[in-house]
Amino acid sequence: MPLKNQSRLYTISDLASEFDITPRTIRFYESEQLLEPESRESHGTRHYGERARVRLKLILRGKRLGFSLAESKSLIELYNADSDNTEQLQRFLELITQHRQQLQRQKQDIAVLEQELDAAEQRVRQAMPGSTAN
Amino acid sequence: MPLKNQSRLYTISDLASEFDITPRTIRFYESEQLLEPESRESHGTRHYGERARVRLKLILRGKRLGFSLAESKSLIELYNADSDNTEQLQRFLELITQHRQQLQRQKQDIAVLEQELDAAEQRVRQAMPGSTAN
DNA sequence: TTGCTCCTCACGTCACGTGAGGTGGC
DNA sequence: TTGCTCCTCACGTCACGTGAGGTGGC
Repeated sequence: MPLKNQSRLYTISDLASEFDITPRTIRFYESEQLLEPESRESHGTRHYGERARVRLKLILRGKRLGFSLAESKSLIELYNADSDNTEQLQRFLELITQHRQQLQRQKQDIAVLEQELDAAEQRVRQAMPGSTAN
Repeated sequence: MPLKNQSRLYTISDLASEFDITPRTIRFYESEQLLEPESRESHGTRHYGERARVRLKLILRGKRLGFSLAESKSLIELYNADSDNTEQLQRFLELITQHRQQLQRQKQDIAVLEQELDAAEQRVRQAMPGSTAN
């Protein structure tokens, strides 16, 4: 049976390939105080634990949700701080609503573009000499 | 009855406010060869026509769909080229297929994001003190 | 020794934001 | 004259990309 607190360590490229980003991205997040290695080897090689891995996951999810790194940082700090700061949570809800509207617009854009692509393809096929209509 | 080719002119801030961007953004697109004013006043004030307005609309839609400005530019040029060049048309068809696949992936991404937003909102609402579970 | 991964600068890039300093028409 | 919008530089910002030059362990 696997232990619950196995807590294995990851190299920077372990995490990079797991989340499909570059090591540079992880180092950048570190320089922006969003992330820290559990420990360093003699020469400086970074070793990350489960805690850092989860933070990275949260950062990347924030990115997908359209948050800036600064926003993600304070959101994560909100998670970790067992604050009962209602004001902050309200702001979070507003941000979520905003980003949901963004997604709504994106879906409309995609629908429109797909129709245009259909029409364009038809036009092109008809314009093609020797075309047998697909 | 409104004329079909009314073709009114817009100032830079007309377009900016219509599409909720800044004049600086429009000037930047011009410097990147994506857009051009129909005419200039003596002092340099830009006047845009319907053609420029449509191009701006396409650029912004491309942005929302995740295209770079360079990509949007060549897409628009492809749309406008009424080339009877079979080779070009073939390339066009290939590009359409590519972008259709991209859109497919994007739609999946959006579906996932919406679920994450739902989950995030629920988590926050539950974390809110005095919450009545809405 | 070769090949691989790791490291730290540090400049480059993309898509604008943001003043600074100035002109033109109601 | 004041207020408004327009203009052109040009440096700043955000989130990294991309070498340059070097170290460390199998």
